Amino acid sequence: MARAGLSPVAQPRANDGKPNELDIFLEMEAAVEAALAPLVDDGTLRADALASLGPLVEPPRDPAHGELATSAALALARAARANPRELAARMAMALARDPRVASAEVAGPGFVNLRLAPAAWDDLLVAILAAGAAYGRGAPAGAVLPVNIEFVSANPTGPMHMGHCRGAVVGDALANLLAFAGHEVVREYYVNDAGAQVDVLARSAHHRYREALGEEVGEIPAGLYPGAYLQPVGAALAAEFGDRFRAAPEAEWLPLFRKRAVAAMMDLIRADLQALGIRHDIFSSEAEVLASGAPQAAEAELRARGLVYDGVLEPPRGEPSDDWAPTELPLFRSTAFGDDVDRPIRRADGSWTYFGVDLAYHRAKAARSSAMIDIWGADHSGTVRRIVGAVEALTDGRVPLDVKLVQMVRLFRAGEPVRMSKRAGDFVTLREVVDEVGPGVVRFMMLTKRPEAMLDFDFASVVEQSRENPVFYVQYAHARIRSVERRVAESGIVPVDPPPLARLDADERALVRQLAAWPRTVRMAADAHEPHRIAFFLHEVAAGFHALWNRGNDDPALRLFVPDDPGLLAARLALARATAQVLRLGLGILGVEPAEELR
RNA sequence: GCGUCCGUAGCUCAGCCGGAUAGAGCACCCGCCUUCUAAGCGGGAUGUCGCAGGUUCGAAUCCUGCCGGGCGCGCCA
Repeated sequence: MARAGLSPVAQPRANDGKPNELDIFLEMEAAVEAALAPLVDDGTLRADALASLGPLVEPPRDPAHGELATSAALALARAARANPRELAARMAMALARDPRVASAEVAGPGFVNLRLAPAAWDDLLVAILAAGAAYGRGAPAGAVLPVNIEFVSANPTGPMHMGHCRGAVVGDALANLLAFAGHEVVREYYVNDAGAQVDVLARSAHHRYREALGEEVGEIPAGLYPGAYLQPVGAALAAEFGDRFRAAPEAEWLPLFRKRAVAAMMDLIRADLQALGIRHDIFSSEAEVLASGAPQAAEAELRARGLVYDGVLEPPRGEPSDDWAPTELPLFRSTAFGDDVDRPIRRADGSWTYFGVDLAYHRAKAARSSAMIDIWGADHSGTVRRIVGAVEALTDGRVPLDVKLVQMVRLFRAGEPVRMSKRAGDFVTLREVVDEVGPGVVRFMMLTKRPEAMLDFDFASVVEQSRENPVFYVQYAHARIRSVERRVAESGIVPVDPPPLARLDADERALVRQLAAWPRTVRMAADAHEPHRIAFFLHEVAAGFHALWNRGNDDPALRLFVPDDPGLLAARLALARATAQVLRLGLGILGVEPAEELR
């Protein structure tokens, strides 16, 4: 998969060389594998059985089951033809010799429950603080091509509406997540500036152009975009060209107006994206792909390999239609990749289908990517097979394409469904919502649910209930920590350095263990391409912190800020700082500002 | 009809490359502010994990089939 030597030099990272010692789960997994190594050596266990195992070490749900647990003995018992408990006992003995391990107990049918020495957790906390913003960050993959993530790609026919919002946020957060996990990432936007809808846009702009020239144009004709956002475009065209194209035949102005209107719409869209904190690295033009001859090249390659052939499709299912006639077309053999039927890449008149161009576009992207991710709306689910198949064919499977389908956002306004139709001009723009509730709330809302499930978004209720939005809960935890840091600074007290972490109590150590799961969460979320897991993790960390905080309400001795005990203060401050660090990193991936203060 | 996604507490949802008594928020009940920011915390109550089979030592998680809902099923984009 990696194509060494083809890419720019990878950025060095702060934790270069030793990323794993900050990931206690990876560390303990290595220890588990080491404990199992004798079984591989004596032939009891096949190495591939061990390798095929999923996560070996997990945080147990029940604290009675230790701080870390592994079910490896259960999973491997069959392959090793061993009694799981006996296997677990051998593992436990080996693990107990690890200096970091305080206890390793066999439990239940064959779990091994681990507790680490308090000093091991203390060392980890020190390491977290030393790592700072690098904590949990993946080591760079080295000289490989970037992961390409294409998202938004809204048609350039108007400003962004809420239907685009979810894919935009999920794509951006996923890009942040992958970058944090150590990948080079390219954010790309595919501008559909070649289809019939941009001709409609050009005609709509021409209408506004005549309007700007003072012509009495009346109602916007059906079939044109009625949105007022085209008025400035018409005015700009009038200012630039005067009445030169007012009565000219369409052929004289259409390409020009199309180009100007698309450029104006992309400016609108870029501004909308910026309001959400989103910036793409590359904007690729469908028209340019078309003009470049890339589709012809892709067709030639696929024909040579027998994956494009001339054939006649079955008539469409259902109602017999008048305009259908059996025609021989160049077809991509998508049925070889699990599709229902083969798909035409050109029409009867020889022009390219959307798929024909998209295929060529993905071929070009694949040449500069180690992996590709497309974020699409769920209404495009029917086209996933063909494009995944095409990419597999064109890259011989070397460049994986993951098409993530983002389900619809159903918009409500005070319980009433809001219709969204560009044609009718009545849609809720992204900007309206962002301006009212803020980008952080919008982003967090979009990330607190799996993208493949539908999301109901009640405009009014989000505005009203924003105080109860989970984003505030996380930001509040961060703000509280900042507040204590300010207080310490103002007090002039110098916390003991190094902090005597041994003084942390059991409840405080529970939070350390939560923070220890951060690198694992990043790894797993990145591997699964699921940024929402970060949002849920942050909520858990915030909950852990708030619980500690409130102990101080009942008992002042349990407060973070204990001015008469600089040692204890230092230890608690260290924990709080590490917590704030993790919250900042997580919020950074989600693209949400970590509040310094919340009043 | 076919494909795809969803179906877990009253509501909104986590958990899903199998693991030890199923979790959170909201709503409901009971407590906690002469305040390290109560936008918080503690406690209580709430579930045939859509249904039925199967695989397994073990299934909310994997497989099959149903049921219910969303989206899609053109040489559109």
